[in-house]
Amino acid sequence: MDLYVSESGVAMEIQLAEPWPTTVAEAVAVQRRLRHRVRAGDDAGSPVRTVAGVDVAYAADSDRLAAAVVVLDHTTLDVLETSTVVTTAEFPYEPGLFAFRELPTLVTALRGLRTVPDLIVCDGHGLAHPRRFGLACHLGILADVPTFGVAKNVHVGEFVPPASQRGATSPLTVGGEVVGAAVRTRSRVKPVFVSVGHRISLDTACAHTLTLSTHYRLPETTRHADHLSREVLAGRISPTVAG
DNA sequence: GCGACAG
DNA sequence: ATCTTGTCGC
Repeated sequence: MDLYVSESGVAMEIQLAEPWPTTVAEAVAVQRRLRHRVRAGDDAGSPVRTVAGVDVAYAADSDRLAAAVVVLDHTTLDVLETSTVVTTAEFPYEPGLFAFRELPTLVTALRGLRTVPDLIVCDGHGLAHPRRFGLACHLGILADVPTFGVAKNVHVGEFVPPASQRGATSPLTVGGEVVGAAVRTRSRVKPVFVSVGHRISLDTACAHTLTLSTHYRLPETTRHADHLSREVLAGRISPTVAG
């Protein structure tokens, strides 16, 4: 496969907002300003050959955090490339604003990639967010790459539990508006919550979620990234990018 | 005022 | 998110 690789070795030039918000008010303002750039809906004819999973692990007793990006072959689920980095948290965790805590580190790790993934699966929500601009939307806009979110818990919205069989889904709604879907990736196991990030439809995002969740509740992309970020944070694996 | 609140 | 032991099950 002919993956795009620039001469410098840096595949993506992602720019963080300047300056990066430091207060809740500033962060909310940024979300309100960028939310209008989100495009829900599938890109025209672009096959997905590579899928990236991203995740961040936190130290319990310090403000260190490690981000990991794992690129998989969408068909075989083989790991094609990884990028990791360890940094320090600057923004506190606030429900609805955690993108501001994780994105700086996540973007640093993404810049370390030699290839541009066709799709990025995020750990958290996209449109299923108070201002319809969760981490998956934010990252999709900054990287201009199709993204969607797979969260383990609901943040906003209501849903009726989907049928107990794997593959069953039900809408996640806020005041009648569909913002995502509860997806049963394993029979009789708590569903995950899928929502659009950028340049993808909810149906396609749900289909990818099931394709990527072969043996466990969470997609393999998320599992790989979660494991790698913990190993790097623990110092058992060296980060590939300088913090 | 009270409870909820992605990771 | 992270702190934590054993335990039930394939």
